[in-house]
Amino acid sequence: MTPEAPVPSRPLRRDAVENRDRLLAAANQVFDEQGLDASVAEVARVAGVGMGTLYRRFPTKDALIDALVHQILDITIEMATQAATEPDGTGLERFLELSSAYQAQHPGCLPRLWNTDHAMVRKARRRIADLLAEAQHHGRIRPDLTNTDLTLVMFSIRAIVATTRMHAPDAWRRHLDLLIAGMRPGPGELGHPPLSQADLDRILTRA
Amino acid sequence: MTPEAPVPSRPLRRDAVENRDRLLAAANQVFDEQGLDASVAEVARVAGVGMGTLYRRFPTKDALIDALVHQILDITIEMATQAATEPDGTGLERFLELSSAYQAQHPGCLPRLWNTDHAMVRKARRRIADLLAEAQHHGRIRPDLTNTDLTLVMFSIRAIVATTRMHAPDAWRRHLDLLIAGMRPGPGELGHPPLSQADLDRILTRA
DNA sequence: CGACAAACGGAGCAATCACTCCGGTTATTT
DNA sequence: AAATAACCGGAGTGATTGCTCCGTTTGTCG
Repeated sequence: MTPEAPVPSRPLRRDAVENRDRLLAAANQVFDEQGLDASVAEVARVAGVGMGTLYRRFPTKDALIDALVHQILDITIEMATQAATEPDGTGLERFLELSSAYQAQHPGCLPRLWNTDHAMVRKARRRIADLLAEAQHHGRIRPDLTNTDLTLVMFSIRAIVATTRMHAPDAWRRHLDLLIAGMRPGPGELGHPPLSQADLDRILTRA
Repeated sequence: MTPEAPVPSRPLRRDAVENRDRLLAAANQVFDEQGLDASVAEVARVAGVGMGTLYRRFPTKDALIDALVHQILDITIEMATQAATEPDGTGLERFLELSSAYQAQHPGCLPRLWNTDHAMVRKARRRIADLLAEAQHHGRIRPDLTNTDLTLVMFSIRAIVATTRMHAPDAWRRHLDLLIAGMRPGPGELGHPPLSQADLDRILTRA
């Protein structure tokens, strides 16, 4: 786990912080366009800095990606917080729409979204659990749906976004319609048991 | 498009066909265990043959993967055909369960399943469309569901299988329950329009 | 201003990978 | 059995990648 450079003993120099911002912006652009397999040299080129500068700020390629994921999770958590203010238990649906739309515009590091920075993922999942409880309390979502089910729902949306965004950037909306229709209260229960929290933790911490 | 070696002018020698089978089996095993990024050298090592033998039979790594995908699609189409004999329009659900279970045991080339060998993919999707029509005719599936929706459903299952199979090999069953619940006839229609066939074709032919 | 720690760029390194080449071997055919 | 065409193994090639090293430049502070 190397979320970023170690704790700085002194504040960064002015040119250093500017180059760091440039690197993050360039990484977002390059990974969005070419995927995570894009080379770090390309990121440095787009940022207009040398390799040494990149690696002094982010000791490894993974650390750079982690920083981007951190940004996305930060905004995702913010979206969940804001969605909690929606009335009548509609917050969960609102959140799924907001976060999916955001992901569709930042597809670069989608493959790592829920498999990195576990502390923030836990925080996000806690907020989502609250949204789920509220929605179930209002009878909008079936009572047997669990928080692990919702994580699989977000895996599912992530995959649809990643697969379709180039040629049909809104296709995920239809798929989300379908998923939410399945989440509504229905005649019976879902036929199979949900994923246990322990199993999901193992999946999230190494995939 | 290089599905395999060019048309053989003469039948293969006995040792050649055996080595070809060994290579396919080894490729399945290696890609299942290590993913598609595994090296071809590793495949040759497990198969017990040299690199030259591998490349004479499969002119490129992609051709080798295509051959594996071809096998999977072959069995998938067979499953769809067999599911069509199920009564009362339950064939679609049966097919989704069968094909998902099969994919869970051959996860190696899942990333390429629906993006390679377009002729067979079209054939498979045609069979699935028949299953959908039959299910809708019996009132088991909502009338506004389209064949493109089903393709997204299979993308979704593919992603869940790929993500969870290591630590929870049956997690996809719960997710499929949820998807099918959403596919059942409901009060209203899905809120957004389905993916057009043309857009889906573009997605399938380059992703 | 002057000095120094910090930051800079980019050539170079080691590892990996898909793929080729070729001298020796073997199945097949007459 | 002898001829031959097909087949075999695996060292070698060229390209790419993540990452390091180091001589030079620059922001910061007394």
